[in-house]
Amino acid sequence: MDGDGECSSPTGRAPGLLPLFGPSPAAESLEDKLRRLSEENRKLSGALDAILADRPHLRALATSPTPSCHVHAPAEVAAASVTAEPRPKVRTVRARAEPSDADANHLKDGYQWRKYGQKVTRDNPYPRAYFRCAYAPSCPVKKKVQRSAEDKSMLVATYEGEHNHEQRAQSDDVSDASTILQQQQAGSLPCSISINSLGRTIILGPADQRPGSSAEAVAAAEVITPEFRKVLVDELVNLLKNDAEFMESLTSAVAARVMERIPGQIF
DNA sequence: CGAATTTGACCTGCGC
DNA sequence: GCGCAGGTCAAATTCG
Repeated sequence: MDGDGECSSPTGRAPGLLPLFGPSPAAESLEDKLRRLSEENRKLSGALDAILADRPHLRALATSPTPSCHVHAPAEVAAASVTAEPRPKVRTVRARAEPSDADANHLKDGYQWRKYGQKVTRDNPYPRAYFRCAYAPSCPVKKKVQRSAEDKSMLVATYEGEHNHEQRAQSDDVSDASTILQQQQAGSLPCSISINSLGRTIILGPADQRPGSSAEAVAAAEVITPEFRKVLVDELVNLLKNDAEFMESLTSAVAARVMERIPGQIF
């Protein structure tokens, strides 16, 4: 799943951003440079706040401790990161779970985990479960899952490290974003759209007949927060709108579906 | 019967 | 040095 981090490279910055790695005036002292960087950071933080003001879902994402784009870094953190060691790949995921679900601590997310311990911690009456990636013995990733003390219907999963293998631990075709989207949409729509990102096929059908509707797939979707879900949908919609090949496939699929629904004797 | 989970014991780091 | 809390180990137990 990882490889999602470090989305901005020093050389690939957008125009107008801080020229951290570009040529600087020779006469500029380190102190001046630091002051200028701090000022820039303040401006950027202000701009980010303004941008996020009417986008609470993005704000939530931007403030969550993900290892991806460092958009959430406040000025002082950004400044500190110049000399600090690289941050460990730790990220926290919150997911809603049924309080009655006895096994809810075993959040499924597309990877296969082996539980190796459980502990009751001081600040939370609910036990914390410890998992290791069971797919590859050499995979260093660990996961901690614990119910939130404030909201027992919420599960908090903390991931440490990066997988050194692919995500195909539990099933081969249910973990891609398109299928998760399908899972999310199927709950509110009478039919589902299944997009196979590998074979690039589109299947229209009733929600209860959708492919890949295994328990694992549903569970995998559980770890996607509503905020992330919305961003994911927006991204996918934008992507697909501009994809002529997709639009062609969609048109064909809709046409085929319509043909099925129209009684044959009309033609 | 093998694999996965449970759970008490043990280890380690940290604050006092 | 001591105690506490979090994290890990490994034997026992459960499950498919």
